[in-house]
Amino acid sequence: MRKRVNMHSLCANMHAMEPLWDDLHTVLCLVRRGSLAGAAAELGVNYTTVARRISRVEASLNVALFDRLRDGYQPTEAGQSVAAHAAKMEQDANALIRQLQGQDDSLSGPLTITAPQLLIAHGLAPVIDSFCATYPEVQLHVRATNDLLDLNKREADLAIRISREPGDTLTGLRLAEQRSASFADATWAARIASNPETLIDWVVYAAYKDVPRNVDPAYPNHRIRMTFDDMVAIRGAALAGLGVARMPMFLGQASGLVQVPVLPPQPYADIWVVGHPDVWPSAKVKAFRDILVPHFRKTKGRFLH
Amino acid sequence: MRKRVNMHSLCANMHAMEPLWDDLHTVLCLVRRGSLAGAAAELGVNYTTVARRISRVEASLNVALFDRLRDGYQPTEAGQSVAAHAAKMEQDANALIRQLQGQDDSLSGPLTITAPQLLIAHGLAPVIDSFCATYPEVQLHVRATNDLLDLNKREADLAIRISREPGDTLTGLRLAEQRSASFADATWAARIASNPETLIDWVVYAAYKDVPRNVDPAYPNHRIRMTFDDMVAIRGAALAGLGVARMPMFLGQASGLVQVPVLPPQPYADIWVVGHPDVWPSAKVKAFRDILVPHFRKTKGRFLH
DNA sequence: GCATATTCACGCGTTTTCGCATGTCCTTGT
DNA sequence: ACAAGGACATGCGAAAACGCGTGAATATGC
Repeated sequence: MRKRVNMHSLCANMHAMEPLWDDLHTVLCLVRRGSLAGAAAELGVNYTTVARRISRVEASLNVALFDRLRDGYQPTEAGQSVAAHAAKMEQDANALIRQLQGQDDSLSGPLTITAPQLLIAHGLAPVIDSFCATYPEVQLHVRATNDLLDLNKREADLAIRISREPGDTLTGLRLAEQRSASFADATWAARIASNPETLIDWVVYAAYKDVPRNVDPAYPNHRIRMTFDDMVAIRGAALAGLGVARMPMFLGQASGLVQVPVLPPQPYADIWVVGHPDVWPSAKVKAFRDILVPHFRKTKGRFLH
Repeated sequence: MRKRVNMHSLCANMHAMEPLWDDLHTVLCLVRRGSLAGAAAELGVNYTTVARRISRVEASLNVALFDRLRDGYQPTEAGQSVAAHAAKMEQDANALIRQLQGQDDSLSGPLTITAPQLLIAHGLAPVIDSFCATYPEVQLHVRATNDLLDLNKREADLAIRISREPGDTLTGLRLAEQRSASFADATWAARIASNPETLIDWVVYAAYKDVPRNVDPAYPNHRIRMTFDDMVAIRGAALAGLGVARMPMFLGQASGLVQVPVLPPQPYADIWVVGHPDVWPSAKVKAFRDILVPHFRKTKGRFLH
């Protein structure tokens, strides 16, 4: 015992101790998040543990990796260098897990999918329900977000996306073609029907900032009433009678809005299911697709008219 | 407390727990070494710890990584896959440490050099002595081996090598040109001098398996008496009077052997000091070079005649 | 054929690590 | 100006990880 302890401390003095890989991971998280608490949350440990690990790795490398500022840990140049290398290590670790996951033929355990909020609410819910009933052993985690999660980083195993193309390196299937049209509440619909030349208030995406192209020339008067950066808000505005909005067919109809003829139906971004090629063949992912794809095949009409 | 434990066990059941990077490292070592004891030695821990970590990572990945055989742990296919990815992670970790090391401007702490045994014994010893005297804070570690250590894997910080070229990606300086000649003990020298046509017994490298080319035609009769795979052994054989050996000038002369004219002096592999470009600029490595290079500049004659 | 050397499995006691609670400093907002 | 919240340091007690010893099974050598 005595001997061992002495050897250990000798080692620490003589050789620059090999840093523990977990500590490098901790450095990476701390650089990313900027605070002990943030890194701790990501790692699932207490923030004091993060602080201790940082001290340990700095001692073993004999380099200051962070400046302790009042408002967080600021990485030094060396700290950023460590984080950069650790990020590469993380890529390999992720690739490893993805690969093992792809060979997993069990129908139990965790499965994470992601989809836009509105698509889950109006069309995906039955799929999720059916999947959970069929595979009760699978712990399904649904991430309802409009953000494009990084499937390389395993933020999700499968993503349902509304886009013109599948991802670059991702495997994918097109679930349904979509079309969009103009929708409004009943009051607006009646007003437009009675007088096509009435001034039409548009509620549009902030990104577009303009009245949709291809509006029917029979309705010549338009203005932008307001812009939003979120489709849920646009739908809410339309439901509140604030104006006319362009939205995909399924959403306008499921929302109780009335389709108005101002904008004729026209192509919209399609619905895709995409996944990382490593994870794609796994049993759980395949099982989900086997419920998802037939369901969309049966209901594809909702997205066209 | 209660709460935390429950959360933890829940996590383990619901999500495939992220494997700890250290455990991946452990898998890598175990695949490389083949036994718990070997991996433990490499990691500097007890072998029971290795066994526990393997169990843990197998549980967290829910995959069998090794077959427990009586004569060691045999990696499964999944285990080899894990090891392959962990090897990539190790490369990044090594690159990181090399890079930090290269920026280290301290003249204390560990420094590892490697050189052929015979070169250390006959020529390098004064350099090492002088370096240790000048920089007592540096813990110099000398690895005397004919194996070419992998500087990418940080098996040494600096290598003195006898070769025709420096390494492919390594930085290097030529310390001295070398020439070789034939050497033998006094008895053989006398016999050859008295009768050039005597049958000459050669002691040669196993790799060559033949009498050296370019022998002087004045000495027509040769045979291979024995072969060795080690220069120390060859020198020993020559000293014991077993025959004539080709060896570099410095070695024959330092060994108390007599140069015989059978093989005229001719070019031999030169002496280089090489290092990884990342580590090359570090203060300790530079300090060693600054003693090493001038020493060889002064004594380069020993290697030519 | 028996002795020796490896190899791994298991249980115990200790060390190390960790989580939590408290205290301090600073920034932010009203 | 003062309260409120976030971020870090520190000390303490519990939990987890570890090292060590013992024992069994197998390969290796004389």
